[in-house]
Amino acid sequence: MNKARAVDTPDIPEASPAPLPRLGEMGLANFAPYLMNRITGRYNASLREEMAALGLTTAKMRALATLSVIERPLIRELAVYAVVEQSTLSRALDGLGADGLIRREPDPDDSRATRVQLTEAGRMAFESLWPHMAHAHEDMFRGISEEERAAFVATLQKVLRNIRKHDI
Amino acid sequence: MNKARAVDTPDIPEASPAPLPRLGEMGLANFAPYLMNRITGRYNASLREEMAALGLTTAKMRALATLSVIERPLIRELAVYAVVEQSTLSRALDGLGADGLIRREPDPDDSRATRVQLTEAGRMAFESLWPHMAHAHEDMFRGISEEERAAFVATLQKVLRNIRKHDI
DNA sequence: AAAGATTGATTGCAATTGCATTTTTTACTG
DNA sequence: CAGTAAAAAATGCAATTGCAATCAATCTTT
Repeated sequence: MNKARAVDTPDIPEASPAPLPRLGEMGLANFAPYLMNRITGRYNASLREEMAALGLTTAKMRALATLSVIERPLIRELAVYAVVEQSTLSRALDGLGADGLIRREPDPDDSRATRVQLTEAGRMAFESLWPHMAHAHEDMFRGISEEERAAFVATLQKVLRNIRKHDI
Repeated sequence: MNKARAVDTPDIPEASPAPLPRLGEMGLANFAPYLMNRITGRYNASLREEMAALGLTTAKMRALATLSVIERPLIRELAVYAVVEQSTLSRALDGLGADGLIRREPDPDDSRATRVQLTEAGRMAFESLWPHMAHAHEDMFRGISEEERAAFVATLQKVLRNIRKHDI
């Protein structure tokens, strides 16, 4: 009856905070975080086969991809860019190092810190992965105009700026 | 040398497949899958605290959220909507069932299949989670116009249609 | 310049996850 | 309609993951 009352008699409508929309009203298909989770889920799944062939986990793959673009980052920076927990990344780097795909180097200026670098073998491993990533990317935007893509990416960048915790 | 040849002498340029852009050229910040991973990573992380308070894992949370919108799906359908592996979902449902948040019911028409339903307690659990999800959602689009949001979601929907495997 | 606070990275441990397999039931095919 | 294939869900098991604690080095503050 509490419930019925709450629904039937909005006693203080003007004092109530912003009326929270309900998920059911807007629908899953209009909820951006849901859509992004679905999309990235499938994107990542589509790469899993190639990753498995190279003996890579998601964390290792992301580290490789990031290292192919960012030069000699600190491990903590790499963790942010690659969207991987630091402890997870630490172990991923162990594996990549054992396979000779990356190299850890002490930072010259801060002896707590470690920088990471792709080896030649690591670069080659990523090169063999990249076509599949590019292909999955192509698939995503099939039939979507260049303008729409650009606008979409621009919004993604704004959103990331809105919610990121680190300013990298 | 095979490699060198391929690079140096594009014998059949008109037959060569689309020249693959390099990740380094376009930059991480313009690669949509990367941006989406960063964003969903932070979105999910921002909910982890509330989830932990309710004793939920990501899989359980997604199942709850989906069940709040989709009525009595089959487990296999729920797995697609919630973007969770079936085996993972099966165990997540075990946990949710033990906590009395969901109920499994045999499908009347197919005795292999099981349908899942939110209990009243399950609905309340989701209700207590939803404000945080809505808030994280608000944060994402802070300062972004209604038109831009709408266009963004429309593109997300197109992308999902492009890459989804199931037609759910 | 010493003590405490902070930062970078690793590690112990438990828990979540994913793959492959199994079990049960339904669908298909000759 | 018998027999095989396929689908739905659950389970065994190994591996990835995340949290918390740890170790080491630097920064801060008085």
